[in-house]
Amino acid sequence: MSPSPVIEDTLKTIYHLQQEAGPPVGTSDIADRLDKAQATVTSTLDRLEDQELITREPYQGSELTDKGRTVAVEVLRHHRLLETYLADHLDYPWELVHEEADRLEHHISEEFERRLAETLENPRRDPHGDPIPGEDLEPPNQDPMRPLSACEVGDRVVITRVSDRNEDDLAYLADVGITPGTAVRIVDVAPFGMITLDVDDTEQAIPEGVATSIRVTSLNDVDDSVSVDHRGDA
Amino acid sequence: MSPSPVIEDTLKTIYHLQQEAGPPVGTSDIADRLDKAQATVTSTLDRLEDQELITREPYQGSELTDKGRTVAVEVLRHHRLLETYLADHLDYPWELVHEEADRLEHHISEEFERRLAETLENPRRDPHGDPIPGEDLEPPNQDPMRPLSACEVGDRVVITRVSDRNEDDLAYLADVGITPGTAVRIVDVAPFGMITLDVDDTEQAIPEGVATSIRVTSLNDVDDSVSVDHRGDA
DNA sequence: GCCATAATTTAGCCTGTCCTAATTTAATAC
DNA sequence: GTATTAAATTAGGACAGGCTAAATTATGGC
Ligand SMILES: [Mn+2]
Ligand SMILES: [Mn+2]
Ligand SMILES: [Mn+2]
Ligand SMILES: [Mn+2]
Repeated sequence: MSPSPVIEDTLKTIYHLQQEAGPPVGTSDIADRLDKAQATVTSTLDRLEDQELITREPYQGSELTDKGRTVAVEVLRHHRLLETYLADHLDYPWELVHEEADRLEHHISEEFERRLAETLENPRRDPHGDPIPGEDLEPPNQDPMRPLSACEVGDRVVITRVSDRNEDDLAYLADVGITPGTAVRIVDVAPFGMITLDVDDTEQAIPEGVATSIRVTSLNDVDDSVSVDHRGDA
Repeated sequence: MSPSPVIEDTLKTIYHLQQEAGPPVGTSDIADRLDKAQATVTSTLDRLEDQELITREPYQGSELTDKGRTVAVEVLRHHRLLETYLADHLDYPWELVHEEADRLEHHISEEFERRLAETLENPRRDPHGDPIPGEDLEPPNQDPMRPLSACEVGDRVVITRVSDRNEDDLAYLADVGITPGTAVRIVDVAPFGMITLDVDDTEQAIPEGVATSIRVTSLNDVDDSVSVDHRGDA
């Protein structure tokens, strides 16, 4: 039996939480992300444990097994290939790809995955700058990243990743040209956290809440998989 | 709530059976097509009736309501747009599009549907020659069609539709060039029903079982929505 | 009209996924 | 150390969707 959407979504959520805070992952954190009742998640975790997709100690939390991690990474690959395809070949606006991919990721075949990857020529990153796992389903390594909110006046950095969660924020960022690969300079950091950037010689102000979900890399340690857009930069 | 895959598949099946034999549609015919136990279908039909998607008389059979028919046609539109897209833009082989579309048809958004239709420039027929319902979700009219198996020696006809059910048959037919739009001439009908055709000046033999699932139109009553391929035809 | 048969429904069961409410456990404060 | 509190599990129930086996109904043959 191939895993159901519920099983896949739960594994994907545990994977993300493990990346953010390390195992073990608490039941209520999973429940919050999935927007489900805690008791619902507990019973799902029971099934995951039966299927040896996670290990678990009562009241302590869960951790993915190798098997569980592979399923999570597979879903992640589907998600990010789909996002990239929707944006590049079906002319989807940036902010709509996440929701569509979140549903379709559970329903495409391996054949479909292969043809997506082939048509896209094995892309390394999705439209938000997130790394796309390879066919081997090895977890992509977390590149060194700083939140934009931690930058100081005068820093010159490259936008590397933007959280794909909030549609409104994404639409705004795309509008002012803040997308992965763009080089920017921090012009000002105001008391309340509002950050002013120089983007293509135009100043753009970003509230702190949005700035924490934007990751940047210093110009001197950009890794080869991030292509840098130098328009408007010196 | 939007209808589940089970609800949509059941409505689609009733729709097809109504086209083939007219209402009311028997429970076991539906069960056969869906490959489910009869009792399973009975309980699904109960839910369909509750939701006013069908009307039903016990022991007599079921019939789609307007509401039910619209849902069925909507799924059919998704299915045929997807098949066309997979074949034209993702380079899917002819015989694999049906299975993939049969799953995805339940999971794409209206946005996705619109972008498919737009990218394909509102196609009228899918790769098997089946008419694609329009945005208005009116049932496509059944064009006059004869099975290839009912043709006689000397007839010149155009292939209009080929059943999308059997992958092996489809692969063979694509291989020998028998696809919708192709003009052929019946060269011979053997005692056991084996039919020999002239396709592009090459003779091809088709067993009767396959021939019954191929629909043709006489050259003089081809309607404008079927494009005729005259290669090799006088 | 009655009987055999086939189609259909009913009965009873299971699993997965959801919920709320009650209980238990772990962690923290004092 | 004990009390408080937050997190997690358990209890109990709903519903969709699946099954087999038993009962029921309709129908065609005679
Ligand atoms: Mn895959
Ligand atoms: Mn993304
Ligand atoms: Mn639609
Ligand atoms: Mn088709």
